[in-house]
Amino acid sequence: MILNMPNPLTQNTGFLLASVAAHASKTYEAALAELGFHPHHIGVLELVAAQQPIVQSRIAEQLGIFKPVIVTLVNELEAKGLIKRHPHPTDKRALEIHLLPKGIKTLDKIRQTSTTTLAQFLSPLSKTEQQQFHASLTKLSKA
Amino acid sequence: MILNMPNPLTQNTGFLLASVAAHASKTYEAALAELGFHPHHIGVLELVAAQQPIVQSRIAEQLGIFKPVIVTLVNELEAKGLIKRHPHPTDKRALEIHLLPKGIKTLDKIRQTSTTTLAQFLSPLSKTEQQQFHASLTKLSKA
DNA sequence: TATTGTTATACTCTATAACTATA
DNA sequence: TATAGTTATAGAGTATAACAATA
Repeated sequence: MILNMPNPLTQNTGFLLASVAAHASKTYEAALAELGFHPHHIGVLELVAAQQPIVQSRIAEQLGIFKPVIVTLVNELEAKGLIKRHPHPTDKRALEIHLLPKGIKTLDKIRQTSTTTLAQFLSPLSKTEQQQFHASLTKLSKA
Repeated sequence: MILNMPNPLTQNTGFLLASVAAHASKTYEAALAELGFHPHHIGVLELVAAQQPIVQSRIAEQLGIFKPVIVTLVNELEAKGLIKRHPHPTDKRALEIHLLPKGIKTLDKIRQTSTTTLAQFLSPLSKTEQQQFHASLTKLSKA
């Protein structure tokens, strides 16, 4: 998976981290693509599931994705019958996003796929190593 | 550093891995940018240092970067006086890339910066944890 | 016919601007 | 004046095509 790079570089922790993460992302994206989704879709779906009803602007804010992208993502998810736009009860500018039953079911399937893909990816590590790896990532993410 | 995502997602190892790697890359790129370089430049410099003289096509192959990009990168590195194109002794189509003294000096400085940046990034982990983290990444990269 | 370096072109992603209708 | 959603536009990064010189 790693390119034919000069040895000092391939042994660098930063380079390894980037390589491993890139490969993990690619694997995850490939698994999602088979279900017809892009990682962005999952971000939106998870956020709607956690905070519904939620207006589009909040989605853009919390995912760090730009508003025009959200419009497209919501269009696509709505076209698939997973979510639905509703007029906001008090603010006539805003649209509330609701998760539909089919969206709940789909999200469940996506989560199963994610879990399976991740387990496979981490399988070279023992259970203990996986826990240590997760703990280290958590520490690094909080720095 | 992590966005305000639904909790189940932020605790996912894959999501953590992507977040941590993205942050590490950003930090590294910022440090490089202060020296006036892009990560691609370093890839080329390291490769030239390890295998000089080397023709451009080999660089493209080994870095997994497309030829037109290599042309630009080599132009820039040559303009800075770090490397130099020479005619290939036998193949009149090809150009050999040589590392100049200034390139050696610059590469040394870049490596120091990388080392410092990485050490800082890994500082939330103990020496033992850093070794385990590196070992886990190595195992995952070989899968 | 294939390959080297190069230029030109296309495509995707990401980011910004601008518009309308509200607030 | 500011904000929500949308459409349109611009830019960076990446990938492909095509070309002249040479193998």
